[in-house]
Amino acid sequence: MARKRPDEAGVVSQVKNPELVHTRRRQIVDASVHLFIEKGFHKTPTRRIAEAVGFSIGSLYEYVSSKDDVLYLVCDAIHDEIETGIHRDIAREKQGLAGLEAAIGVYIRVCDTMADHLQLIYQETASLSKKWRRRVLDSEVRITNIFVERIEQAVDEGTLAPMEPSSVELLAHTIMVIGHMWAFRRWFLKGRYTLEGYIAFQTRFILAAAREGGAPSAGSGTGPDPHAGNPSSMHWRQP
Amino acid sequence: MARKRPDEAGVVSQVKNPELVHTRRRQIVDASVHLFIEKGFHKTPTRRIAEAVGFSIGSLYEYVSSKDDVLYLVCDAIHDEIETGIHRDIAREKQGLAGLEAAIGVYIRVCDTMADHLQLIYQETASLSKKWRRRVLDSEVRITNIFVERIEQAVDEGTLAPMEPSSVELLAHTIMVIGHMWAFRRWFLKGRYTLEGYIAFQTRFILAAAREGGAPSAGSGTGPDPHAGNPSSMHWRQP
DNA sequence: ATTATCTATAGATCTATAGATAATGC
DNA sequence: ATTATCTATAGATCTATAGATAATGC
Repeated sequence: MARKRPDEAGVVSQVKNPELVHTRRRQIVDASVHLFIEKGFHKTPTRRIAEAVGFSIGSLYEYVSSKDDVLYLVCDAIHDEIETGIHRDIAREKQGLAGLEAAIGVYIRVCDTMADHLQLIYQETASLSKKWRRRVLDSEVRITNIFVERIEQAVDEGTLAPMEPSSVELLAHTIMVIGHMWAFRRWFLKGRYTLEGYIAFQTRFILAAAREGGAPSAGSGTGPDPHAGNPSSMHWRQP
Repeated sequence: MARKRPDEAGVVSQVKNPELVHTRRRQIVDASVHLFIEKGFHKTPTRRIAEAVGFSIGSLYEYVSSKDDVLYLVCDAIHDEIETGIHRDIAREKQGLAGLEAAIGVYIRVCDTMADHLQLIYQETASLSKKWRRRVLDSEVRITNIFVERIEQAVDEGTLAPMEPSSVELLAHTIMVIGHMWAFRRWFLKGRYTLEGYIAFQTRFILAAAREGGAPSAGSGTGPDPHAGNPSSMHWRQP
C-alpha cells in the first residue's frame, strides 16, 4: 500500500532510461526544494534550478515538461518523506488510545523536522495546475488516514467512546492541522514553546476532545445557517 | 484601541490629498483582492490591477511605490475586516465560558465569510517584504488576543480552571488556526460538513481541551528534545 | 544510430519611471 | 502653479524550444 518512492506517474520525460530519469528528477527535487523554500516558487527561475542541479536549462526540460512539473515533484517528494517518516517511527508503538497518543507525538516531531517543507506546501499548493493539485491533496488525505485508522482502533479496543465516522475524520484532519500549525506558526511559537512542550499540550488537548467526542455528529449541522450577523458589510461578498 | 480603518502608515504616495489617497487605495485593494484570489499575487500584473481599478499604470504608482505595497494593503484590509467582523458580532455576548463559546462561533462564521481572503493570506504572506510581513503578523496576534482575553475572563470568573499564561496563549492560537482550517481545508471539508456542524464539533473540542487545560505548562518542555527517531534521513537536513 | 546534453534564442512577458498632458485653484 | 493622470518605454526579466554537439553502443 505504501509507495516505495515519490509518485512521478504522469510527468513526461524525453529521456528513455527510467533509472536516469529517476536519478535526475531526484536531483532536480533536491535542488528545487531549497530554492523554493528560500525564494519561493515564482521567484525561482528555471535557469537557477538547472544551475543548482549542475546541468543546462535544456537538459532540465528533458526530464520535466514544465516548471509546474517541478513543483509537483517537490510537493510529492515532501509528502512522501513525511509519510515515510511517520510510518518508520510509529511502527512498533502501542495500540489503542496510547497508540493514538504516541502517533500524535511522532507526527508532530516529523512536522518539526519538515517545517520548512510544510510551509512551502501551504504556500505553493495553490500554484499547482489542477491536475497536480488534486494529486497533492490526495497525498494529504492518505496521510490523514493514518490517524483515522488509529482513532478507529482505539474505538474498537474500547479505550475511546464510539464516534460518528464523520467525527473521526474531522478529528483526524484537526490533528493534521495542529501538526502543521507548529510549522506555519513558527513565527509566534518558536522561542515561546519547546517542541516537547507543544506536543504535551496539544496531545492533552486532542485526547481531551477525543474522549468527549461521542455526542454530536460533525456531519449534520444544526439546520441551515442562520448567518444572523453576517460581518461582510464592507467590500467583499460571498460568491 | 481598535483602528478605524486599515493601517496605511508607511506606504508612500506621490499624491498630496490624503482623502484621495485613501479612496484610491481602497479601490486598489478592492480590485486586487479579487485578482489575487483568482490568479495569485505573482500571476497578477500591475497593469491588470490598474486596468481593474480603471486608471493607468502610471497612476497606480502614484499611490503605492511597489507591487509589494499593494499586497500589504490587501492583507491589512483583510485583517481589518476580520477584526471588525468579530468585534461587531461579539459585542453583547455572554461572559465567562459561555462568552468564550459564543466568541468561537462568531469567529468561525467570520472565517467562513472570509474564507477566500484567509487562504490568500496563508499563500501570500511569504511574498511580502520583511517590513510588511512583520506588520501583517502583528495584526494576526492582535486578533488572537481577543481570545486570550476571553479565556482569561473565563478563568477570572471561575468557569474555567486556572491556566499558565503560556497555555492561554497557545490555546488562543489554536482557536485561530481551527478557524482558518475551515478556510484552507475547504477542499476536504466542504460538502462533508456544514458550517454549523463544524462549529459545534470544534467548539466542543476546544472547550473540552480548555477545561482540562490546567495541568501541564505549555511553556516548559520536558527537557531538551531527545529527537530519538529523527525521520530526516533522506534528502533534507534541518538548518 | 541512438540517446543525452548543451548553446543560443524566440517570443512574451513584467515592474517601474520619465516626461508629457489635462485639470484645478490662485 | 500645482496637482493628478496618462502615454510610452527602458531595462530586465523568464519559460520553453530548436537545432547543434557529444557520448554511447550496435
